[in-house]
Amino acid sequence: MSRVIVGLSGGVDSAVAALLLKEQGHEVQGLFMSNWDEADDDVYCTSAADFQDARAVANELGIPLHRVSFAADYRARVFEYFLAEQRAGRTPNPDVLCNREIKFGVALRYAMRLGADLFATGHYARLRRGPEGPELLKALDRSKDQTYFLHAVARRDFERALMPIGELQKHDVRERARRAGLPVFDKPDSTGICFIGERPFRDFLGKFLRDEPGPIETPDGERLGTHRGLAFYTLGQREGLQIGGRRGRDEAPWYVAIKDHARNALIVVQGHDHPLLTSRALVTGPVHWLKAAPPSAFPCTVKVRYRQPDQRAVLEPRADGTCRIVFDDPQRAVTPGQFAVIYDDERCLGGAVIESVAQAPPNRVAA
RNA sequence: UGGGGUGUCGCCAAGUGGUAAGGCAGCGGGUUUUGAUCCCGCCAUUCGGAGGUUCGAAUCCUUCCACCCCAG
Repeated sequence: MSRVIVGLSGGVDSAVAALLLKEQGHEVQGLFMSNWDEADDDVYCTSAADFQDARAVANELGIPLHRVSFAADYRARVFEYFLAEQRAGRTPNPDVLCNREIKFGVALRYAMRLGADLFATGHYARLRRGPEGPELLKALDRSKDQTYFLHAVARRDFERALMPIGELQKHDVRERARRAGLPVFDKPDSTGICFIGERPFRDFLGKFLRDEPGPIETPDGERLGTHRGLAFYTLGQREGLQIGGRRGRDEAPWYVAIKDHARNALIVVQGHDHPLLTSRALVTGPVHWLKAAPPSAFPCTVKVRYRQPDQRAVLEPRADGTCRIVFDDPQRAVTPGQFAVIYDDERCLGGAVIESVAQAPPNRVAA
């Protein structure tokens, strides 16, 4: 029996996390965070409504609820990174940073200062004590697994973390919430950037980035249109290009294949799996390991984007702490700024930001 | 100006007398704690304009308009 503080978002998952911990006999308290301040009415209302939900859950469970804003921390440790990556023309993943810096960073430490022994969240993932310390495992409900977003959290922070929902299927979570009389049992799953929420992304970005229009071109140089700035697009993207039919071209949609920063040109191709959209290898930044750093190359599986099925690969560590990853099968739209997250079956071994696509060694061909 | 050609949804494009395919784009929704990808749905009472023939035309006729090409 410990004192556990649960990050209560106002959604079902964290509510049931609190419920389970309470049933297990812990002394449970809730912590509601609102980390995005903006003079935007509907956003304000969303956060306010979420707080009402969190409070209703806390009342139903009979637990105290703390409320705090880490907006300044979020701004400094997540959003600034997000904008910097964006300006560099990359595709950042703010939620990876949010988990490391905010939820399992300042929030966890805040909970400790409030006297908690452990900090819990409603993430779909599992933590297990292993010989080398905490191990991060995929959720039993693989379709909801969130280890992709959690891979960057410091291992010592996992030592004080709990994720009870990882043991349940989503429909069981809702069922438990319903049986327990939790009013959020039927609340829709949240989407969009954590704490910022779902919104028209390009319009949102436009509040922070200047337009820098340039040409949209085919690989052979035919101009098809105008983009509003390379930062407003991501590799593999189809929607928003506004390219209609072209005489002599296939009747197929166009996808972003290359951001040519030198020329401020967006290179687009037709066909979901066009060669210019696929690659067999990539190079990362420094790898964050959730295990002892491997001394040599080893086979593993990797996700290059959230919710992608695991891809078989060989990871080659480099002396500077980065690595090269060579895939068995070609990967679509490997995107700098996103994360390559490394797995051994159900265990998440760590991950690293994708720096660039790379040439695969010619002799390493999948069997 | 003379000769030829073309004008069908924002774009590409079927349809040559029987009462407007399809694709792209766009919009809406689903999936989703990252911008996507993917899936579903919506999207021309109207075929450059005006007349005419016909039971009936985008498809035939007349005429006007626009654009393109070749002559010059």
